[in-house]
Amino acid sequence: MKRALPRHFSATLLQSQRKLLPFSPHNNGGLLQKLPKICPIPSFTSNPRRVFTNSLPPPEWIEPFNDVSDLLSSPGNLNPSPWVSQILNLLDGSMDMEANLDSFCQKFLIKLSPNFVSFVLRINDLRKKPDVAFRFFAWASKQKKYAHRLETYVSLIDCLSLSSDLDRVRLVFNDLRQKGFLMTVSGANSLIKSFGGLGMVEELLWVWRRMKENEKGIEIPPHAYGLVIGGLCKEGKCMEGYTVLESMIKKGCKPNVAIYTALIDSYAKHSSMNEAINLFERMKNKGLEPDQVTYGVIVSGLCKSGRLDEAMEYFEFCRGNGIAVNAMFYSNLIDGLGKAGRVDEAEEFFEEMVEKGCTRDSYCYNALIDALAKCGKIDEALAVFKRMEDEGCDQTVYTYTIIISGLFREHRNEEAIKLWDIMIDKGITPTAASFRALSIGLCLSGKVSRACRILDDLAPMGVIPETAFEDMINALCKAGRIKEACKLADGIVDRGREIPGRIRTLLINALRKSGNADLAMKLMHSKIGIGYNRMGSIKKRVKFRVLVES
DNA sequence: CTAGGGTTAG
Repeated sequence: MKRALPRHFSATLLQSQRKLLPFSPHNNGGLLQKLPKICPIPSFTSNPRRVFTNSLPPPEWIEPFNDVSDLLSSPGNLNPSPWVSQILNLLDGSMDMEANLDSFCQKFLIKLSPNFVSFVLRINDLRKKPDVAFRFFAWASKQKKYAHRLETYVSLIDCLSLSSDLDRVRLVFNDLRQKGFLMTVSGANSLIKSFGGLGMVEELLWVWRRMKENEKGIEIPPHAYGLVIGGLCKEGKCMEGYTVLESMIKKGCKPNVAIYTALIDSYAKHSSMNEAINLFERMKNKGLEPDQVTYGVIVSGLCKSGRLDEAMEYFEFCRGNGIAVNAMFYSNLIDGLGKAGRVDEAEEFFEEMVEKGCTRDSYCYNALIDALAKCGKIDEALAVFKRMEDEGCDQTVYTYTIIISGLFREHRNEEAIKLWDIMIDKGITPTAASFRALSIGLCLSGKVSRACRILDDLAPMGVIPETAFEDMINALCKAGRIKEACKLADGIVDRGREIPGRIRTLLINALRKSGNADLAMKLMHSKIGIGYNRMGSIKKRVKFRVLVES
């Protein structure tokens, strides 16, 4: 019987000591307990001769299988090395698990190779204990000169995914991603299975892309196709998604309604409405029945591309053919009609939906309020806003944003500001877009500093509109109020901040357009708003005001 | 439980 004997023993031990063999983890009573006495654990020294004479040989990496010759003589019938069961016994999840592993390895002068670690992680007993697996993985990486390989990561992720330990999977995956391993087919297949099962699309797509860079022939389980296609569709990569659809069909994997719907929606959202309809027809030709959601994305896409009459045809088709229409259908139609200036029809749908037994949600109210506000019917918009409250539908930050913009458009500034305050009082968290509506309105009504003060109040609420100054300066420039725009830019300088290049460009263009080409040139070639000294601390900066005051 | 769909403005 073959023994899992570290090679260096035969090379370095005295003949007499070797006679004490057989030696194995199963029989460790004889020689090994004496070893420390014969050769004490060496202290490190820079003198190679000392190492040679006084120390034990370096620990040997052990592999999960005894010998390569096993593999040659009886492939498929490999016996794991006895070390495997020894290590497995130590993986008990106890407090001193790591310490026990350390002393065991020290005692037997072994180190566990990445292959070994990976093999152990694949053993069923351990796969049921993700905590222990994770600790073992972390412990292994602390061995001297040890480096995890792709396979160890893959095995651990497989183990963690079985118990849906999402946080740890992410942690381990982030680590893996930084390593830059070359992806293997087996690694990719395992990872895709893990991520597919957990619905981790980003991670799955990463593996898939990594794989495409190298080889082909990767086995994607059917569910993972859906995740990959869905992930690509969400990123707006419908063409790539379509390619995956074709490859899944080629592999004999049948796409379902959900996969087609995701693709149709993605095409519809990226101004390829005709492609979306083509795919919709192809899906029907294959015998798949589009459902509520499929029709929903078709109607929504048609509405967004202004093809309202077609949208209404599909809508009527649904109603006549037992496909339930929901509030989403209505909100899309109301929004589309409103944006096309067909407000009366939008109102009809709004009234009709409740009669047909469909409850209005905030999207429906918001769409109609927006339609009314945009065509100057701000009072009617306010009436619907009030109705929304009366009818028990919660107003959202979108509702307020629409109303605030509408009020400013009609120069009803005080009412707009009042609504902002009501929104805050109601505990509705503002968004960057809602602040944009407010700040632009304030700037154009000459209340730039008030906008800045409100902006300062947002930070403690965790709302940081990144383009706030840019939006405000842009609004002022567009209104031809360059002096005020410059003053606002100086406000940023006063706060000790650098003026972003985008804002400089904005002001340069505004100056050019307003016939101040010379000032535009001056700004372009100056360091107005910029200025750090060599140590990176703030230098006195030139203010924008000098441009318009000179 | 059951892969897929939603709003502000530019």
